[in-house]
Amino acid sequence: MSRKSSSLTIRDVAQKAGVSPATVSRYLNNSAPVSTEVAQRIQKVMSNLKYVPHAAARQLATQKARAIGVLLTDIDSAFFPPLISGIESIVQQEGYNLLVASRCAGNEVDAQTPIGPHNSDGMIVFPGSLNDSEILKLYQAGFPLVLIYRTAPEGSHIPSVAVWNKRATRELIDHLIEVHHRRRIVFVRGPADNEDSQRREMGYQESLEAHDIAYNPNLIISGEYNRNDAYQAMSKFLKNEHPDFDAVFTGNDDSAIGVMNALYEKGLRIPDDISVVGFDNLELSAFLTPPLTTIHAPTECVGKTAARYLFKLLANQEVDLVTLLSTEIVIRRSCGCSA
Amino acid sequence: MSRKSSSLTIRDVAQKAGVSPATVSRYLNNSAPVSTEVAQRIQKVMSNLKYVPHAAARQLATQKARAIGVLLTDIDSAFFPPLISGIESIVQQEGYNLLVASRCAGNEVDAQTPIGPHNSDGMIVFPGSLNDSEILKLYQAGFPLVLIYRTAPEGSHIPSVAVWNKRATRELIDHLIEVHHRRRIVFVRGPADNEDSQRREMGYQESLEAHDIAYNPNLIISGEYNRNDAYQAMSKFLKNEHPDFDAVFTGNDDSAIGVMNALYEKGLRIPDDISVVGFDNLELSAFLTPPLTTIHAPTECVGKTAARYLFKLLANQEVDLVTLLSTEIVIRRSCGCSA
DNA sequence: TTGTACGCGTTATCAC
DNA sequence: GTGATAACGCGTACAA
Repeated sequence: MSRKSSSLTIRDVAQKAGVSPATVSRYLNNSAPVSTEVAQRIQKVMSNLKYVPHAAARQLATQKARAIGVLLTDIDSAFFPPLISGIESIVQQEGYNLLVASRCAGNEVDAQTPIGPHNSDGMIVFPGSLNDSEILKLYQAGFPLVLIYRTAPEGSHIPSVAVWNKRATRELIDHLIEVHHRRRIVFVRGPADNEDSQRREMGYQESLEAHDIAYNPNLIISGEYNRNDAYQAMSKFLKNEHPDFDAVFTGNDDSAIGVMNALYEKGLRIPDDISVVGFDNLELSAFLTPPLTTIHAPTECVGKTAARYLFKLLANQEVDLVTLLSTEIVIRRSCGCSA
Repeated sequence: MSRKSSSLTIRDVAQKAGVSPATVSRYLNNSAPVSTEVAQRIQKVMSNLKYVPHAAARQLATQKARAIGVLLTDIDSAFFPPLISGIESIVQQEGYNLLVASRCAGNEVDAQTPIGPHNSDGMIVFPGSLNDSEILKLYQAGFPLVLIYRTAPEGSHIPSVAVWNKRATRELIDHLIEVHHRRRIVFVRGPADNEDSQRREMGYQESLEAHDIAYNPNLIISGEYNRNDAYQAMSKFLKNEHPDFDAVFTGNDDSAIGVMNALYEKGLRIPDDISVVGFDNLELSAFLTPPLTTIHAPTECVGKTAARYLFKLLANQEVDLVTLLSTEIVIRRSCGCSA
C-alpha cells in the first residue's frame, strides 16, 4: 500500500543510530537496560532529528492514552479557572495530556460522551455533565473516574472529592442571625439535584432551628448557581407582594452577583437594608460592591486532589472514597460587618 | 502474543452484523455507499453494543488526531473562561477533542511542547506560551497554527486573531482628559513583549500628544497583566516621593483590581481622587467597587474565530491572515462618571 | 545487551 | 456493494 508519511518514526532513529527499533524503544521507555554507548548514540540522533514518539501509535501498542479528561457543564464561569488550573498542574507533572469538554447530562439519550475510554485513561466528572446511569456504565466498564462536588451513585465505589458544606454554612447563618440580627433570610438554591446546594440548605435550616426561627418556604428561591438565573429569581421575588426579608444567602458567589444587582436596581442597600452572603470565595468576591462575606472553598485544591486520585487509580493504588476539603468563613462587608 | 483486550472493536461489530470490518468502517465514515439493509443491521448492532471507535487506532490509520489544542500561559485567570468556552463550542461542533495545556516560553531550551503534531492536528497559541522560534519550527513543519493576541513572526504566514487596541484606548484616554480633566495619567503596562500592551500604550501616547500633554516616563509602571504584580507595582509607585497623578489606565482589567486595591489601602478614593480605567471588560468588571470603566473586548468571539480559522486551515481553506475584532468603550463609575 | 516478528484497531486499496 | 489484506508507528515476547 505504501502510504506516504512525512513524519519520522522510531525506525528512522534506529537506522541512523545503527540499532534496532526495539533498542530505541527500550531507551525511550527505560523498559530494559541499554549500553551507555548505544544510549548516547540514540540520544544524539533523537535530538538531532527532534524525534517525538507518535502518541496514537504508542496508545495503540500500550493501550494507554496518556491523557485524562475533565467533563464540565458550562466552562464560562469564574468557578473553573482555579479548578482546571489545579487539575492541569498535576496532569502536566505526570506527563499526561488534558482533555476538556463540556456537556449537559440528559440532552440526548445515549449520546456518546466526548471523553471516555476511546480517547483517555480516566476522567474527572463535574455534577450535571453525566447522569448516574452514565457514570455507572463507565464505572462498570472499568473506566477510572473521580467525581467532584458529588457523591458516587448507589452500588459504585467511585472516589469523590468535594468540600464541607454544612458546617461553614451553619456558622455563616449563625453569624447573620447572632451578630447582625437578621431573621428573615432568603436562600437562593442551586440546581435541584445539586448536592452542594442540598447540604448548604441543610446548614441554613439547622441554623434557623437553633435560633427558633421558623423555616419559611417562601424565602427559598432558585438561582441555578449562575448570576443570570439568580438575578431573574431575585427580581421576581422582589415583585412579590411586599417581600419581607432582611438577608440573602446565595448558594454560591456567582449567584450573589446576580442577587446584588437585582437588589441594587430595586434601590435596596447592601448591607444596610439587606445582608448578602455567598459561598465559594471566588477571586473576584473580595472586589464586589460591597466586598462579599462568603465561605472560602479550596477549589484549586479540589482540582489537584481529584487529579492525584485519578492517577492513583491509574496506578492501581488505594484511594479514599470520600474526601471533603475544609471550608471557612470569610467575613467582609456585605453581611454588615465593617471589616 | 494474544493480549486480552476488554474493549470491543470494529471486528466485533462486523461479526455480529454478519459483514466485514471494512463495511462497518464504510458505514461509519460514509466513505462508500452501503446497502440500506446492511446499514440498518450495522446501526442496530452498534447501538446495542455501544460501540465507539478507538481514537488512537483511527488516528494511526488516518494520520489525523481529531483533536486540537490550546496553549496558554496561566489558566487561573478570569480572562480565560470565555476564551476557552468559545473555542470549545466550535471544537465540539466539529466533533473534535480539545486539549488544554499551559506553558511559559523559554523555560527550557528545546523543551517539547505539550501540544504538537504528536497529539493533535493543530493548535491555538496564546502569547508567552511559545516563542517565535518555536512557532516558526512548528509552522515550517506544516503544523496548523492560529495565533491569538499576537501577530505572526517574520517570514511566516500564520493567521492571527486579536482585537483593536489603539483606537478604543485613544478614545478612553480622551474621555479621561476631556470629560474628567485628568492630565497626569499613569499607565500600567503588561509584559514588555506583549503586543496588546504595546498598542494600548500607543493609544495612550497619541491621546496625550493630541492634548499637548508631555509624555512622562515616570508615570509608566509594569503590572505584568495580573492583579498581584499590578498591586505590587502600584504600591511601590505610591511609595515614591509624593507621586503626582490623577488617573490610572491599567493595561487590562485584572491589573485594575490590583491597582484599585493598592489605591484603597493608601486611602485614595476612586474616582474622587483618582480615576481608574481598564481594558477587557471581564464579566466581573461591572461588579467592582466602583464599577470599572473599561473597554469591551469580545474574548469569547476571539476564541470562536480562532477555532473556526483553525478548522479552515485543516480543510485547506483560505483564511484571513490578520483579524482584529472591534472593541468599544464601556463607561461606568471608576472614571468619574455617575452612570 | 540486542534484533526479529507480531499485534494493537482502524482505514484504504484492490479485487470481486 | 462487499470482502480480504496491507499499512499506520510503536511496544514487547521471544530468540539470539
